[in-house]
Amino acid sequence: MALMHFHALTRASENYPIGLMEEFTSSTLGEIPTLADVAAAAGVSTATVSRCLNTPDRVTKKTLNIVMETVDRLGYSPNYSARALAAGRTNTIGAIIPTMENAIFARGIQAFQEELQENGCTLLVASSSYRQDLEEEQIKTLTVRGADALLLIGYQRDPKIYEYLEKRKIPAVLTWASDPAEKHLSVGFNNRRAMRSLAELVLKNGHTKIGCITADTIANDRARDRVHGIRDAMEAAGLDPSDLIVQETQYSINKGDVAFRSLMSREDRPTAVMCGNDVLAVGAVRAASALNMSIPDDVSITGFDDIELASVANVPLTTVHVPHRRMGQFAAQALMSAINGKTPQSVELPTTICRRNTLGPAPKASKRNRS
Amino acid sequence: MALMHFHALTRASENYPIGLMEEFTSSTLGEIPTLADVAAAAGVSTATVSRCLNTPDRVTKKTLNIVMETVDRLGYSPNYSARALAAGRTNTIGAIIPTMENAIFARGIQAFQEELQENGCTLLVASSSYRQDLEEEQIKTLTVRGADALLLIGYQRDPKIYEYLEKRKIPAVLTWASDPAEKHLSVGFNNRRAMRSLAELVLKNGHTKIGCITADTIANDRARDRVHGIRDAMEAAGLDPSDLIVQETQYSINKGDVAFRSLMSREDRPTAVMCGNDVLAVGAVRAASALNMSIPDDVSITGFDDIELASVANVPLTTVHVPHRRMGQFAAQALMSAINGKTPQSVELPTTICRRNTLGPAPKASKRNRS
DNA sequence: ATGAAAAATGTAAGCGCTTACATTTTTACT
DNA sequence: AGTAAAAATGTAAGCGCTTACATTTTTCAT
Repeated sequence: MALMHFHALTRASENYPIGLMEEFTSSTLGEIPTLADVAAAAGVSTATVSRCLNTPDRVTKKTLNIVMETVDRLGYSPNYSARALAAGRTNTIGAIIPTMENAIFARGIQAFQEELQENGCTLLVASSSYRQDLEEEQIKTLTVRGADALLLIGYQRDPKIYEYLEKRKIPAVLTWASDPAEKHLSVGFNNRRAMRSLAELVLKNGHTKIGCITADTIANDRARDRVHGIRDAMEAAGLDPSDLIVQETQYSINKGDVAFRSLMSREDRPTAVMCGNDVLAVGAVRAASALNMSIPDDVSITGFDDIELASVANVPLTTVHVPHRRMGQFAAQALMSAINGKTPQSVELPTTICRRNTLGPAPKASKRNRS
Repeated sequence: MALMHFHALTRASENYPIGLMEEFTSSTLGEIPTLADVAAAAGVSTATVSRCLNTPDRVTKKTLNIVMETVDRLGYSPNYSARALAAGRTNTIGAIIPTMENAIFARGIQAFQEELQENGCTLLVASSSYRQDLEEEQIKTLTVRGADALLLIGYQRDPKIYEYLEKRKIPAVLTWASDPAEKHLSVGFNNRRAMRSLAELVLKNGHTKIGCITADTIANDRARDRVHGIRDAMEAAGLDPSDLIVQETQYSINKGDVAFRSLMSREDRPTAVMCGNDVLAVGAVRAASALNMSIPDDVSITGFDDIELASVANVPLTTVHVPHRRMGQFAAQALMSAINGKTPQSVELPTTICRRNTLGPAPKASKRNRS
């Protein structure tokens, strides 16, 4: 409950055009007009007005004009609660993300929202603070509030939840991960493979002592997969995967800083530190600077996500680029088609490696810079 | 439309206790139960069930127990659309903030949301990208969607909007600013006075050539007030307020960086740069480092807001601390009481100066570091 | 022209809930 | 015990909209 950011987002615009300022001015009369008022004023039935608003192609051009003109004149706008009650759908989609404290999910969710907007839907965002129990609570809240569909992060959750959603016929798309073995609808990327690629690059630079700063690998399947990816690469390169030095913490700049220092204070300090995401990596970079270590001469650092922070950091981050925007967009499309009774396919998006300035060859001498 | 982040937030929890996992499991039967189902199962009328849920004190303890037990057993949860339609209120509050791209509003809005939550309300957040036209559109969308009340940032907007809200009887609280001269309900702080205090401190450090990086002062009244505050201090100190070098830009780290460089490339480069907010200041600090200027020896920099970024920056920022959390909380309380028919009073919160490491005495010699 | 099919429109039954008002039960005095 | 007032409960009328179905109008091939 505690740290949760909250939020529900929405963006402006209506399905049918209404002059905005007119809307603010017109209809100086007392009450807020209803659909019935419009019908009366236009001399048609409520059914026709409703059709003009929702399925304009099922109505004569002439009727449409009259009705829309009346709508404008009266400054009518539909009551969403009534519409939702009668139609049995709210045109609201819920998204539950682990955190809003940093920008990890911002870009993807924004794209998701934009695409939803295109389809006349509103997004409601809730945050789970990386806690499964809170996520469950949020799922309940959102569905009870009438969400027509849900966006969730990752695969890992109580199977009961999937049953619950299925029973309520609420489609859900799982994002930020992709596992062909899982049958549930998902739009994401392969965390393990992505991190493996980056790790291979690190290895190719001659690093053999590798450290890793990651989020909790028990509850967070994306984090776990990324660590797996590093181990995969090590194994493939003939190294012992269990030599990977893993430091678990939470996603924040400060935590990354602390974890990095802890890694550097070890006897067998790694020459490359692969971070579970960019936020952690930025913290690591800051710590390195504070320790007077030069990047990448003394130590290499990598990130994951390629959020804005990555390029804006002291030293631009070498990281994995995730196509967040496309992911959000595709997720929205998948959900929309699911709502409309179709059966969308899962999609796995490719990631790329973004070479910037924090990865270099492993240092030759073990030049120490105890500060 | 373009850059808008989206978002609507919500946090879990119901007014009445329902075992969560039970909820996910129970009621394996076909349909989703309605209030009428509960009434039938409990052997009471729908009115009584409704009262158990909404006004438990108007019901016998015994009845309450029976009903709640039935609610639990059936896994009933109310249909919000129906409730909203029947009750004429949605328990949804809208907030329209200029941006979600950075953390400027995050803390305050989060506190706002938390307080709302306490009162059983859900928050819907929309963003206006600092554009008045988009803000108007959002206000319309949110009210049409049924928001019971609105949180808005600053005072400056078309008076028609206030009329529109008044007509619809939708209370609105203006935040992030405070002007006793304005009669509209507000919960905020005095931007002008706050910045003036900080400027006085800068002046006291011997700076006479002062630069300022700010957001657009035409559309953004908070930004304008802050610049005014600097001028006030200069004037009071016997300096010519028009000597203030003002650089207008948008709020982003990069923009702050660029603006700072521009300021430093002038003949009459300022010895102190006061930034309109912390984001800009962090950019300025980064630019200064890049230019090999030492802070605060070569140049002083100040921020505004005291967001997390401020203390996490390369050099911890001297800035104005704004009690964001209390502001959000008070704003929520004000709105809740307005919804309940009361007439809450505006409140102005005090700000404090947060002395950290970016403000120092004006340099003696004009030591130049052209890079 | 004529009639069957297609298109447009109208009628009216809810969607699931709240709440004013009516009725019944309980409480608290005398 | 008896009664008026208070408390609890029930009855039923909507809230504003969508939509199945019925009806009317238009279209179009013959």
